[in-house]
Amino acid sequence: MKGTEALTTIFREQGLRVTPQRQAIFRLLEGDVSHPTVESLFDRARADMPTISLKTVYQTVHDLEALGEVRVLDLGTGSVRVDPNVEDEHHHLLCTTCGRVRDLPVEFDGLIVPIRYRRDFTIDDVQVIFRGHCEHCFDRT
Amino acid sequence: MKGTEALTTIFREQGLRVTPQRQAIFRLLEGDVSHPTVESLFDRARADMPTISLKTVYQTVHDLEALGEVRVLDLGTGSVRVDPNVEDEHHHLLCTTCGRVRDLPVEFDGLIVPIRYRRDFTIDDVQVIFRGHCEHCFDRT
DNA sequence: TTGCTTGTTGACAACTCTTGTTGTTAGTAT
DNA sequence: ATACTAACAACAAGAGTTGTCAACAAGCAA
Repeated sequence: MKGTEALTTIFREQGLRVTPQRQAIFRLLEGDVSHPTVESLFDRARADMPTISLKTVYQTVHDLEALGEVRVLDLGTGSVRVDPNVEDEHHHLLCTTCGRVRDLPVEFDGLIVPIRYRRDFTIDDVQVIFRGHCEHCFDRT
Repeated sequence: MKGTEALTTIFREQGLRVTPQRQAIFRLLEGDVSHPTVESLFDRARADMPTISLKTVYQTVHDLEALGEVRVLDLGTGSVRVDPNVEDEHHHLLCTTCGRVRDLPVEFDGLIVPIRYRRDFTIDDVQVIFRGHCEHCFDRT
């Protein structure tokens, strides 16, 4: 995801307005590697801006997604997660106990679908989710 | 997934009762490769059994899952899908237009996480979702 | 077969996450 | 500064799934 200033320019170019609410969300997401849910973004945004609504956070996240600045992930945890890292291709490691998500660089070249299975299917995207337990949750199981 | 008779035995062994509703669901799932949603199972079950409730279908699916007889998939389509194929390891090809899901045999050996990323993480499961468009939906785009 | 015990059912409400609606506020270009 | 209109907050509603509970029936024993 680009920086707050760059996003401001991009939003204006697209005819989208840059409001304090949106800037707050830009700032929260910048450099965030925790893959936050919309709800948790909302909670953090509310600390500074008590009247911000959940809907606004969803809206802004979707706008960022439409601009390709974030990726919205559904890892099967019940709620959607925001991943501001769109620069590096990566997969995800999900702790099924605490819900923490970690990025996983793509270092393997095995994800190729044999041509006979692709013959009548156009593949746009691959999502790989590793599920397990992180150090913290493994200890206390 | 095992056959209806075998499931009847297994359920009884577990102290679970085998009702006409459950047997109907066993029969619907046997050999089904369409990865149906619970809702669609419900609709089909209702054809023969008009009073069956959605809750009963969910319940039975979860019981089957607990016994390892089906897998419950969340492919990000909004609703959960039931996969009775637990015998062969496979990934999934999802058409993001019509929602059809196809099994994909695992023929590649690339899904190994480098040890430095596994050091403090225990991996239980890998889910790979290929998204794209099936023949039918590609033509009409 | 009969009756008892207990898991299951079906109807309904509640829940979580996300999106639609609406009048009002405020960002942006001129 | 002004007008245009997107975005806002508040609220309600939608979809999918799960909880509650009284009535029921499967399974077991005699």
